[in-house]
Amino acid sequence: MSAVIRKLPRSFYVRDVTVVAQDLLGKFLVRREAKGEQIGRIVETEGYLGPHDLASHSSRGLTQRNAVLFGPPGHAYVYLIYGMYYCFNVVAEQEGKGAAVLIRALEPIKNCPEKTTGPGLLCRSLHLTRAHNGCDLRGDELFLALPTAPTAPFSIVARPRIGVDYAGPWARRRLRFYIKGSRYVSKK
DNA sequence: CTCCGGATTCGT
DNA sequence: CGAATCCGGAGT
Repeated sequence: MSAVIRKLPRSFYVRDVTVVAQDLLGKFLVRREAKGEQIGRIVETEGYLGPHDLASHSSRGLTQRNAVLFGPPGHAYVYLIYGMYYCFNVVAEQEGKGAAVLIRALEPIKNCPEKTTGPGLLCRSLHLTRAHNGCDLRGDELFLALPTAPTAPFSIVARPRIGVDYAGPWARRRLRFYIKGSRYVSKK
């Protein structure tokens, strides 16, 4: 009896981004290519609010680069960082808000031979590039889903976001969330 | 057009 | 702590 994959509905993303960021913990990220299927369990996220959040890419207003961030929820916002890594985000709240959740670490579930801890390595492992920017997360290539089997309950830890010290008071907001005790969380 | 620096990672 | 390595966004 094969487990049924239940993709997260569009409505999952249309909520306060801090709620979405926490609710994404424990969910499955599924990546399908011709070669096969990879699955990781989300263990660490960061919420990025609208343009008022000085740590968010949306804080500089709508540009060509961040256009997807201001688009409809449930889509992938992927960008190149430091010239060598990609970061994968999930657009949240209503279209136009400019809010998203950065997926920072996965627990390997299926076909994850590379490291999946840290946003850059996670993208490298799942072969996520800017080609996926704007990708609908309810499609078949890349999507989020409920776990296929019951999982143990977990506690959520809230901490300041990583690498945003330039954002003044926003850098101190505890918008980074991770599953307490997970060995796959970055920067413990 | 030029310049700066970043939601990172790894090695020193 | 600095290098790797690219390009978006701001400034001239």
